[in-house]
Amino acid sequence: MRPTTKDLAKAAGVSLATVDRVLNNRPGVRKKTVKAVNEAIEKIGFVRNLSAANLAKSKRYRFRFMLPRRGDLFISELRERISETDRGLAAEGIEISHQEISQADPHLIARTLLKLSPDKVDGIALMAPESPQVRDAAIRLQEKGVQVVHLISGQLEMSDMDFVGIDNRAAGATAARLIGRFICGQQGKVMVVSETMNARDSLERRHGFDQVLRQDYPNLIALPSLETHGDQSRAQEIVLNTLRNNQDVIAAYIMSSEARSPLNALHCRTDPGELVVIAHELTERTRSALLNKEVDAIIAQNPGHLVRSSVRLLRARCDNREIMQSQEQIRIEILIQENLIPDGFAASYSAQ
Amino acid sequence: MRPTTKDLAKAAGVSLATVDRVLNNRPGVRKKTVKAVNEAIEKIGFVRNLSAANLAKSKRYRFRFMLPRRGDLFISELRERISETDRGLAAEGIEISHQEISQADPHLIARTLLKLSPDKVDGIALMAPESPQVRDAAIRLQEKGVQVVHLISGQLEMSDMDFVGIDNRAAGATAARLIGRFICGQQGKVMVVSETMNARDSLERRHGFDQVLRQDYPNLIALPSLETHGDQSRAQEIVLNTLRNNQDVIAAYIMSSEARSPLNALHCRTDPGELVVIAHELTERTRSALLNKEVDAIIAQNPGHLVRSSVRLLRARCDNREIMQSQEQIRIEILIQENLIPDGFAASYSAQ
DNA sequence: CTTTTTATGAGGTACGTGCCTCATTTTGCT
DNA sequence: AGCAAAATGAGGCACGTACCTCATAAAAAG
Repeated sequence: MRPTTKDLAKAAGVSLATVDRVLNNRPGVRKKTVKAVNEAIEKIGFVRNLSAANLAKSKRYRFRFMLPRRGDLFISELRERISETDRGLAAEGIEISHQEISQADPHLIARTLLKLSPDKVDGIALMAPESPQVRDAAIRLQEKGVQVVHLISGQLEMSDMDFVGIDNRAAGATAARLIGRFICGQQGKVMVVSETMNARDSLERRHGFDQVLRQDYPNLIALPSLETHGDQSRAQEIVLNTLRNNQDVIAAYIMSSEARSPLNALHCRTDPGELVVIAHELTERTRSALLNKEVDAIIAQNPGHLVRSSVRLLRARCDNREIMQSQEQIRIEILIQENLIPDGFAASYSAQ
Repeated sequence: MRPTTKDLAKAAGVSLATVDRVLNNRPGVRKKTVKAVNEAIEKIGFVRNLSAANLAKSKRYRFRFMLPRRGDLFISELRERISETDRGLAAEGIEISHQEISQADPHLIARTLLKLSPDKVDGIALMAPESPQVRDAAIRLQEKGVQVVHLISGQLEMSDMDFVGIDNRAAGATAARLIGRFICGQQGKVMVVSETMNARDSLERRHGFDQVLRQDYPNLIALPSLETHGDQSRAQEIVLNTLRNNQDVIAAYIMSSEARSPLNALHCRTDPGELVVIAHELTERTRSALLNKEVDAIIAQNPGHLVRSSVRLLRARCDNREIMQSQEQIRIEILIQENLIPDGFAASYSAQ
C-alpha cells in the first residue's frame, strides 16, 4: 500500500493536522517542522492521492474555449475535439465548453472576455487575432482570477507559458524547406496564399518561410502574400490572376488553416503534381488533396493535442502546479500520403 | 453540482443499493429496473465520479514494461519516459516499473513472462522479437489475468487492439517517398541498413519501402538489406564494403532504431549531404546528425506517447473499458531540421 | 393460499484528503 | 518568571462511490 497522510504524520513525528498544514501551505508552522515533514515525504515516498484530494475538495474545473465564429474546417475539427475531451474528462470533474466570438472587432472580443467571471468559469483558452484590446482584456481577466491561455495565435508580449500552439516561424521554415527540396533546383516563383496578413501567425510563418527560401534556395522567388479574406470568389480571382501574370509559378504555399478556397482555385487551373503545393492543417479537404496529389505535404498541428494541452495547462494553473513543459510542446507535423493516418481515423484525427 | 448516485436513485425511483447494483453489474436486478436506472442516467446526465470510485476501490494499477536489455539510445529514451510517466501517474494510483529481458532466447523470454502473476502485476507492455514461444506465453499470461499489450514490435496473429506502435509498412513507405523526392530523379542505388532482418518490424519496413520505390522511382535501385547485428565494427565493415562495391550509391535508409553505428560508418566515408539519408527515431545521435546534415530526415515515433498510450490501453483493459482508438494511433513523424523541437527539449523529447 | 425464490431497501463502514474548531503545548518576549 | 503569541494536537465532518449485511417486499412457484 502506498503511504497516506497518516503514515506521513507518523514518520515525521507530527500530527495529521500539521501534515495537512504543510501539504496545503497553510500558515502557522515553524520552518523546522515544515522541513521535517518534507524530509519525511522524501523518505517514505509519500505522494498525495489526487483522487482523494479532488473528492475532498469536490473541486470542479470549468474551462471554456473561445473560438472564432468562422466555419473553417480546422475550427470544426477543433470543436469536435473539444466536446470529445469534455466527454472524456467529465468523470474527473472537468467541464469544457466552447463559445464563439466574432473576430471582426477587437473591442467586442474584449467586452466578451470581460463579461466572464471566476464564479462562472475557471479558465479559458482564447483564440483571437492579436490586438492590444484583447491582450489587455486577457490580463485583466487573469487578475480577476480567470486563467487564460492563448491558443494557436498568440498575443504580443505574451509569455511562452501562456501559449498553446506551434512555433509559426518554424512552421513557415518547414514549408520552405519542403518546397525547396521537392522542387529539385528548378527556377521559378512561389505563390504564397493567406487568409489575412494581419494575424501574428501568418506574419511569423511568412517570416520563417522567406528566411529559409532566401538562404538556401536562390532558384526560388517568393511572390507577395495573397490575401483571400476568407472569400471564395476573391480567392479564385487573385490566385488565377497571379498564375496568369506569372507563367513561371512552380510552387505554392497555402499558409492559412482555411485551405479550401485556394486549393479549389488552384485545382481548376493546374493539374495535380504540376506545382509543388504545401498547405496547413489536416482537414477533409487537405486530406483528399494530399491523396489526389493536389498538395505534396501538409504541415499540421494536432487539434486533439491542442485541446488537451490547453486543458492540462489551465488545470495546472488552477492548482498552482508546475507543468511538464516537454509534454506540452506542440509538434509541427509533416504529413505526406504515406504517413497519413488511415481512413477510419479521418473523422477523428487526434492521435495523441 | 453534478448529479451523484443519490440523485440518480431518486430520479430512477429506486434505492441507492439498487443503483449500485446496476452501476457495477451486480446480479439480482430485474431487467425492467436496470432499464429504469439507465434511463435515469441518460435523463439527468449522471457520470460516475472516477475520483470517488477509485478512492473507494482503493484500486492500484501495477504495470510493467518489458524491454530489451540492449542499450540503444531509443530504448534509453523509452526508459526515461517510463519513469517520467510513473512519477506523473503515481498520484492516480498507477505504478509503472520496467524490467529488462535479454532478447537472445525466445524460451527465456517466455519463461520470464510466465513467472509474472496477477497478484504482483496487473499488466505488461511487452517489447520482444516475434516468436511463437513469446506469443503463446503472452496468451497464457492474459488467461491468467495479466493484461498484455505489444510494444513497437508485434507478434504474429495479434489483434490490432493489442499493439502500440507505428504501422511499420507505412513507415518504410514514408522513407522511400522522402528519398524518392529528395533525390530529384537521379539514377543510383539505395543502401538499406538494419540491425537484423529477423524482426517483424524490419521486414515490414522493408516491404513498404520496396513497394513505393518500385512503383514510383525506377531510377532508384534498393540494395539488399545489410544487417549490423548491433556490432559497431561489423557495421563499419559492411557499410564501407557496400560503398566500395557500388560507386553509385546515392541514398541510404537506416531502418533500425539503433542508428549510431551505420551513421558513424557513413560519416567517415562520405561528406554530409553527399547522400540522401533517412534514419529512424529521434535520439541525441540522430538529432545531431540531422543538424549536421548527415541525415536528411528522421522518421520517428514518439517514445513518450508510446508509453502513455500503452498505459491508457492497459488501464482500460483492467477496467474492462472501451478506449478511444483515435487517440491511441501512434503517428509516424517526419522530422527535418526546421520542425525539430528546440534544444531545451532535446533531453525530454516527448511532446504529447 | 402458502412457500420459496428473487428483488429491493435501509443502513453502515471504508477509502484518503481537505478543512474546520477547540484545547493544549511550546516558543519568544519583557 | 510570567505572559502573550505562535505552533501543534485531537477530533470530527464532508466528498461520492464501493461493498457489505440484514431485513423486508415483491414475484414466482407449488
